[in-house]
Amino acid sequence: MARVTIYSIARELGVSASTVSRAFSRPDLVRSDVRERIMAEADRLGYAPNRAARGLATGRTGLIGLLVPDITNPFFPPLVRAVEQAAGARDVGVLLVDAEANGRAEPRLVRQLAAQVDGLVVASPRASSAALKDVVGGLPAVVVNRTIQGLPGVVCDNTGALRAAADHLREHGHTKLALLRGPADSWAAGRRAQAVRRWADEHEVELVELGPFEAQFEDGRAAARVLVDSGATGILAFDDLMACGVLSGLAELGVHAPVDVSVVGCDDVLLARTMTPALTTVTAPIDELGRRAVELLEQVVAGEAVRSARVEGVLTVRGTTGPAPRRRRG
Amino acid sequence: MARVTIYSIARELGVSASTVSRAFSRPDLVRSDVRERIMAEADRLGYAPNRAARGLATGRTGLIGLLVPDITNPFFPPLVRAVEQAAGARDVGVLLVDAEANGRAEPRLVRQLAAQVDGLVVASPRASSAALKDVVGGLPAVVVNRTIQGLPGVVCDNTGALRAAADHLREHGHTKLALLRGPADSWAAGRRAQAVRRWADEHEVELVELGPFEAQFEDGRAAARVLVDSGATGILAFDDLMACGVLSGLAELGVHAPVDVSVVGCDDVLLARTMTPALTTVTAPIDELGRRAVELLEQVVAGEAVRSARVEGVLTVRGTTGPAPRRRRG
DNA sequence: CTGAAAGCGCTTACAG
DNA sequence: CTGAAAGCGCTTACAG
Repeated sequence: MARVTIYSIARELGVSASTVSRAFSRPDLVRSDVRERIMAEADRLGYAPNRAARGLATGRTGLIGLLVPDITNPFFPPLVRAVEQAAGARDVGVLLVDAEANGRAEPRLVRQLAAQVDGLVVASPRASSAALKDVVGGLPAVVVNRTIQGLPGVVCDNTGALRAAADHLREHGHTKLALLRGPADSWAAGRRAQAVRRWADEHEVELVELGPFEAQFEDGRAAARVLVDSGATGILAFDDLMACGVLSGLAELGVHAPVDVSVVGCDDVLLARTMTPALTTVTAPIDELGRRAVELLEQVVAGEAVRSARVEGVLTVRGTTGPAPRRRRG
Repeated sequence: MARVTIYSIARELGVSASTVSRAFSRPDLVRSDVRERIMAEADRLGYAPNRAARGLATGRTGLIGLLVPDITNPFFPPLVRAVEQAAGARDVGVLLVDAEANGRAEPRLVRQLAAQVDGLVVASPRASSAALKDVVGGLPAVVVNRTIQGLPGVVCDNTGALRAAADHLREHGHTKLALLRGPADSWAAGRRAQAVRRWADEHEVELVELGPFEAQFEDGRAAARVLVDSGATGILAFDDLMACGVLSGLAELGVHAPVDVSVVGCDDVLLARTMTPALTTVTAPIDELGRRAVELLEQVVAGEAVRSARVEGVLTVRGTTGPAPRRRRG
């Protein structure tokens, strides 16, 4: 059977193709009874406007790109879902690209995406600001969990929650804390380290800094040995995966949370809830992060002025933190 | 500055637009020196063919759709990555859609996707075969981890590995096994249950079946109580998430793996490796699954005849299985 | 190997 | 509120 287009519907109904087109793109411009006849006929024939043709005519693709640094990191699936949902509600599709934890590949990936989308959500990029801005060029883009001069963004600020976490540890008698730093090129890692450092300064609490580490389970595991040697009993890990790793490494050395040490993660990914005991961590409003990113992007695409947004993490106390042990090890 | 098209490049170089077009779409048809001049100029101007225009002319979008039932289930991120990588290698983009664990939404989502892609990878769908086939219509599609009459697919067969797991438990002295069944509408769940059931029949081993459960951590947790009451010491869970949940629930009841019970998961997702102790499970070649799906889809799109593919899981013994306890509880 | 021209299926400024 | 027509930027059958 012949492909159904605005022309075939128009002919069938004795109206012009323009009117059929308007019934879909600007329904308010079409008299309601005409519009209804058109919609009924379209429905009957299973018609949907050809996206390529529409795109060619309007210059819009109806697609946004979403670049994530590592889809297998449990932080990102919920973000992807939130972005996808928000985009879907606007009838725009999401072209997903995974940088496979390779920051240097990001500029190339952004460039490829840029040619086929109306806008870009770039989550937690690792590449340099300059490289990123260069490839983004004039394309509408919003950055998630990083601030880049000149690009709108939405970040999760965990400063307050991390300070609360540190307070929580101190109140439980932990007098020596350790910070497991995240990747050197991660903006979030820098911010988190800074928050903890500042807190320690203010409270004159001894803080051991370890890392930088990659945000991987194995890197957390590898940190267990030095951690034990450091004598710190309160541990703030860059993220949940690293917290999970360090707990695993510590368990192997016979050191257990919350009795021997207390461990706090960050993000509150699925993993944090499935561990036994469940992880004390900073809960990030990931859904909101994704939703706000799409809202912002929509505004940028529409040419409106936008303000970067900020959401906040909150401390969630679970099973991996508790009173400091009475005696020091060693 | 004016937008760069095949026309602007053609004018610049004193050739026809057709030739510029061919330099990109059918380079073999253009004399090499001409082609090189065109490419150099395009490069200089940052030109890339307009996808919408190309799509309108060819009827191809250069996009495939990927429908996953639940992106937050840790099985899918690695699959998404594999599909995305294989697609990227063919210069096709991936439009990701998440059904958010709602099987009844799948037909609608497929229908929406269908309008904007050249083909579809449908992963572990929950909707009925009839509904799925109806919405897929004539669109090239390949199904992952489910067989649907008339649609090509690539499945992971875990039969052998699950039998090996059951053997492993029996060899360790477990005389009563429990099977935690997965979702009722999950094809994989049915297959896995069947494999275990058949093994138990053949070996005259007592098998307690529990479920169906949703493939969620909490559902696994909720199963702990009945499991303990059943007296089974060897547990085969539908997937890793459920295994993880049941371990958590059991721990709360003072029952621990591998000393009191042995637990086997399925899939070998990230979670399985980050648990302490690490989970004995069936390792699925997820990357291969994704890669094969894209290969198959490419062939279908090209109009070639294809054969459904099958890959196999293998048993990976880790820390949650061991000798059956000497005395029965209760 | 190259060019002129038609066509892909929409949108939208313009005229009515 | 509706229609005729031009245009979006490619591809490709056809002719040379």
